[in-house]
Amino acid sequence: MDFRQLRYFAQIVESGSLSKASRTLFVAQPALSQQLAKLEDEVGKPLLQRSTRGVTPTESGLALYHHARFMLRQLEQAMSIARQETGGVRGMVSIGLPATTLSALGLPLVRNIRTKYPGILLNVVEGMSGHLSYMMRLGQLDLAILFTSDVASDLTAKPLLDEELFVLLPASSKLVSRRRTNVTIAEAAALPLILPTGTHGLRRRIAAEFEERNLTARVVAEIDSLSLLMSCVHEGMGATIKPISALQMEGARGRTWRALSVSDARLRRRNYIYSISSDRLSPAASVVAAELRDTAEQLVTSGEWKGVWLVG
Amino acid sequence: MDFRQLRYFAQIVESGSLSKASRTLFVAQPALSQQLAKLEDEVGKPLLQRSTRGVTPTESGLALYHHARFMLRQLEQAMSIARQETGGVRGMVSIGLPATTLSALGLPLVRNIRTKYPGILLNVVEGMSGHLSYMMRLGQLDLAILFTSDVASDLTAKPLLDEELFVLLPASSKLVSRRRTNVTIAEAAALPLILPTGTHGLRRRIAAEFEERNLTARVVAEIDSLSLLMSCVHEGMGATIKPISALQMEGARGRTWRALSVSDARLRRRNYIYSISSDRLSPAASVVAAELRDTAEQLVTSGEWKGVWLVG
DNA sequence: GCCCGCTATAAGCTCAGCCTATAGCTCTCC
DNA sequence: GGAGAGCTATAGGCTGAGCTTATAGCGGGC
Repeated sequence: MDFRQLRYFAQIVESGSLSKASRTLFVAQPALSQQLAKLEDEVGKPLLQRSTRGVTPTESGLALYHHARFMLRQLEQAMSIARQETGGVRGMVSIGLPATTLSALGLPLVRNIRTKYPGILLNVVEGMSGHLSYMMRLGQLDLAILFTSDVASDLTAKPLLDEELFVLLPASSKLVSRRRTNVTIAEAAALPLILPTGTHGLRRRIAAEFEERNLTARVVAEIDSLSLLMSCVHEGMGATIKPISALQMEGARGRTWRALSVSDARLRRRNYIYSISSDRLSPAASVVAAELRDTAEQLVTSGEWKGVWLVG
Repeated sequence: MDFRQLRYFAQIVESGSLSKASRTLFVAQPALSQQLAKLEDEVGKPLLQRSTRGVTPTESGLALYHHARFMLRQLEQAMSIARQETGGVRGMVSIGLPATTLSALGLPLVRNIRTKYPGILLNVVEGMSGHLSYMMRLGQLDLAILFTSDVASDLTAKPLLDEELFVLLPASSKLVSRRRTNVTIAEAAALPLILPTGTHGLRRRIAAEFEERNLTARVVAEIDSLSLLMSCVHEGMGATIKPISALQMEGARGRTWRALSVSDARLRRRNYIYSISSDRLSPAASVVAAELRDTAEQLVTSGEWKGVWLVG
């Protein structure tokens, strides 16, 4: 098994045909056939169902496809990881991030801070936004990303970005036609959904939108762990409804996903950078706040953090 | 960049010498030299510091090495993912798992339940053990894995396994000599540590052991997110102290880690499967309890879940 | 029945990746 | 100081993997 084979295989699955994939990859179709046969021989099971109208992945093929996508993404990242960069502010800074936001920028942020400002001791707290807000008010956090601008007088909330909620499912999922880039909320309700339990704000928001239309979510699993939830969705167990940043957690990254907007119920939320008043921020916390904004802007501008728009 | 190159590169880094690596890999040393040169040409930076006494990785090389290890691990998993298996009980079952336990068996468990019993709606809740215990007592969970056998009369706690706490760091970390398989607690205290904040039971346990010996943890980051914490440790930002299952979360899996036992302060904890009394368990919950035990046993027996022993 | 588009196989060509041989370096030991 | 050992890098040659073109065979649409 090799990257070339995985790359060919992934393109074949996405194209639905060796011939089409060969045109996309600029490789002769028999070459794909041979590499595919080699891969199947190695796996010991058919990965594709062949017909004179093209191919569809078997269950094993779909499973491998998702994993192949993940590995190819890791390969892409290997280059930038190999090219590494490496600066002198000191102090302890604590920052609270909700799970999906943490997925999008947690590791890039910590990486940037650790390499640029090794003297900063960064304390990252992952939590639900209600709890982070509470910690912020108690002064337990220097910074946080939260979703309301309703702040106490000694805190400031600066808009960072808006993010839209999407129906998320794996790229080759047959639950929704490949042509579709959006769904109605009724269609969303008909999907097998993997969602957090009812105590989550996101779940409540979704449930409220459904109830407003006499719909109920068709939930096949309730998972209060973003990493596990996304792993499950990625494995084709169902779809979910979240901001696209949920796709950016480790193991979910890459173009194996589809994010379908909900056309008749525009679900979105605004992210704010919370901090104590800037005149009372330590130099270290100021640096981290700036780095947080920079990291977010880079991720948004580069398109790595999708389904969001910078504001402020 | 290819798996062969990554495999050669990883072995070279671990061997500290192309010649040694060539003997391990049964490949002529000039072949390694060529492939390495090709890789470095592709990356555009030196990955190894050469000398007539062998090689050491540069900072970029070390970063790539960790990532290469991860990717090679993913490749190993690709085969088993491609060979998939696939059965009729119905119902909703909720189960609570602490973060590190969820890392070890969360995805395998959900995968097994989804494929074997697609009629079961599984609700997995990730949380701290105190909170899960509370939810269990309220009857909000059917099952949980917890760390004390101190149960209410209508719950049962069956021992599952014991797990030891280790100092965890990346395999090539120079923080501790490669020869070492354990450290004293004083040596652990001298390491740059990435730990959760003080509210975590694990952190309190570590702090207590340190205080008993007039030691303080040298904390370089406090991160209350297992995924982010392990990503940071993986990147070489410091070490941590956790059960080995922390290594099994996505993005941390594979042999890029070292787990050093703390020789003079044997830290361990017992895992119990909590459930409501078995005569009141639904058939679905019984199946999930059995599957939970089976999955854990398989993971432990296969060695995939390390640093633990089955009991009961 | 013909044409199109599909996949699989056959045969041939090219060059990537391996091999052996060897150059050149540093370090250790006598 | 020189010999020997162990290291990495380069040169030249060989082999087979991976590509190509050609084509067989199939099913569906018109």
